[in-house]
Amino acid sequence: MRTHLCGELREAHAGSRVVLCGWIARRREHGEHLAFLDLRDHSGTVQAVVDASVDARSEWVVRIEGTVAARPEGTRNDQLATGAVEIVDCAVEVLNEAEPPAFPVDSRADAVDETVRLRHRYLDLRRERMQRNLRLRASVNAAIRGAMAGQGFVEVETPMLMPSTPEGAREFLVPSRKEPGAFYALPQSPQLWKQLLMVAGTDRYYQIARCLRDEDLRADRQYEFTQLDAEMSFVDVDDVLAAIGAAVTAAATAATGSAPPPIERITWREAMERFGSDKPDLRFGLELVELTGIFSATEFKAFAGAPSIKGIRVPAADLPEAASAGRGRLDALTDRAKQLGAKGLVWVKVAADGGLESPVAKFLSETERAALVAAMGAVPGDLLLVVADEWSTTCEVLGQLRNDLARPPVHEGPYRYVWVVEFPLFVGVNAQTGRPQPGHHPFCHPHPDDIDRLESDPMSVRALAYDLVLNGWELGSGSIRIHEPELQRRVFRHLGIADDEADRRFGFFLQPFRHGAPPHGGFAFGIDRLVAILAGEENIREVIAFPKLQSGADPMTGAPTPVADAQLGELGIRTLPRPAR
RNA sequence: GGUCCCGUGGUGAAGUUUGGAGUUCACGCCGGCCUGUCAAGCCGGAGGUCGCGGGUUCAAAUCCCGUCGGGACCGCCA
Repeated sequence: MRTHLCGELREAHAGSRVVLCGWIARRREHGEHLAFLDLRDHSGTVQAVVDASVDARSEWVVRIEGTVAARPEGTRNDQLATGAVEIVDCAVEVLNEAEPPAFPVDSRADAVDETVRLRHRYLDLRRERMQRNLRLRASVNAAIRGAMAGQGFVEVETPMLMPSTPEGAREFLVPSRKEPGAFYALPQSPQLWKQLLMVAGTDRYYQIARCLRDEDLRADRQYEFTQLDAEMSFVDVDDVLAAIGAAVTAAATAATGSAPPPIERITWREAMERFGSDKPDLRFGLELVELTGIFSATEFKAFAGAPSIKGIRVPAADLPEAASAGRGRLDALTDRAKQLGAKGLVWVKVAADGGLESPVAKFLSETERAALVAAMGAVPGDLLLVVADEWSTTCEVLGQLRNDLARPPVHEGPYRYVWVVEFPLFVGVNAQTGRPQPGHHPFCHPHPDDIDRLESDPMSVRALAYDLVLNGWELGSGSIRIHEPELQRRVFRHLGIADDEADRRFGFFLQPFRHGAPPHGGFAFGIDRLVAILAGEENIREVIAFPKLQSGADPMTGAPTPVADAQLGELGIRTLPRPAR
């Protein structure tokens, strides 16, 4: 039907007779016998010169047979890849007419309300930016498949219909027709299946897997998302990180044309200490500075006896606006710190003469003030923010303030991939049971050096668990799993789950482990997030062909929709009236 | 469940603070003119429940209350 793509024509094609197909991107008329048509397909646009009597309007689908000609001197368009040529002597066949589009099918649609874009997603996706994103995503997927297959991973498809499990994210339920009142759940992740595949001797499994979680949507979260899911037998942490790192590197290389630097590695503890976050953004400074020792004997009540005191320096040189914040802005920062859980926020400004300006300056000794300035490396004009609280609160609050004050958009600057390793096995305490809560999931292997402290000092036990972080976005996480039934029982007991309860809740999962489970571990990372960052997008909806709005609705199809009572009846379901508000 | 921002012809915006006739700008659409444009240019035209409902007022896009929709974030996402 066609001989060439619009975007590929160059001066070297001059003289060739070509047949092109595409959409009319633009029409410019110049009198009775001259009009220019910009013909667009996924590869780009090219200009065709036709008689003005040709009726072909915006977004009509046409097939044009014509001759490629070098443009007359002075009419070339350097802005356009095909700007040196045009198609002349054209026969235009209208394959389909089109209603005028709801919005311009070009970059101006970037500013259009997203509901409108999604209602006409087929037009939105026709745009260069969206076609580029779709194709980037396809090349990332292809690179991942190549890298995984090349390392001996076997691609296995796992069920979408599975039993509901109470742990973790809220599930989407699918009613059973054959057993009214019973339900399948859609997978939050293929976690269960991939571990069973290890027991089954698959050795290395991977899947580009759809996962579904019925949790509130965000810029980086959709109900449905896609993960590279992988699991390996007879491996340690380094083996897993190397295998997944190779896939990420291959994907990034395919997307950007050049290999990213080696993925860095940092312990969870260090990430918290230095960046106040378990997903540290390494692209900028403002690292947390340890100050607890400086104020060990302070008279200042807010600092005295605080388990952890840390600060960040907002340098006037890099962030003049933030560093010179007025009283209103500083009050807002203090409110923010309180909202994040801190008891308060101490701000200190370094004056031009080196003196300290702060509501609490008078409570600090001369020694303390000098030590503070020295520790922070502060110079005149800088703003210092100090938090005194429990260690985790101090770190988290300052980490958030650090991001608030200085974090660039996620796609800006260099790509800083980092493994965050040695996550704690337990995080906090369950308010109801008083028992520790698993940081990752209860099947996560404790660090071998720490296992003997499982009962005596559980909160200090590290896990063989790790996250992959890119520019402050958590891409994914994984762990070495517990394959020893006895150790699993120990962990469950510590979580307050008795043996019989564990069998009841996780039996279908634990029983196979009595049949020879190999040591194994794995990882899963979000392809939507990776592609978004590589595409320079702030929002994963831009790299998903047909995403949902924040409400979970799809304005194009109208989903979710009510269904006929008969359809519900077949499933044994009756709906309740919507609760009054 | 919560906080903040937004809603004005098909699209994007201004107008809202300080109430005074659906007013304005750009794009698009329809028609006319135009032989080298390129997000062409010129002329004319059509196109509106100012998200919706209520209230205050002589008068509401504008003020008040409610509600719906969209977005960012918190909670949530083992």
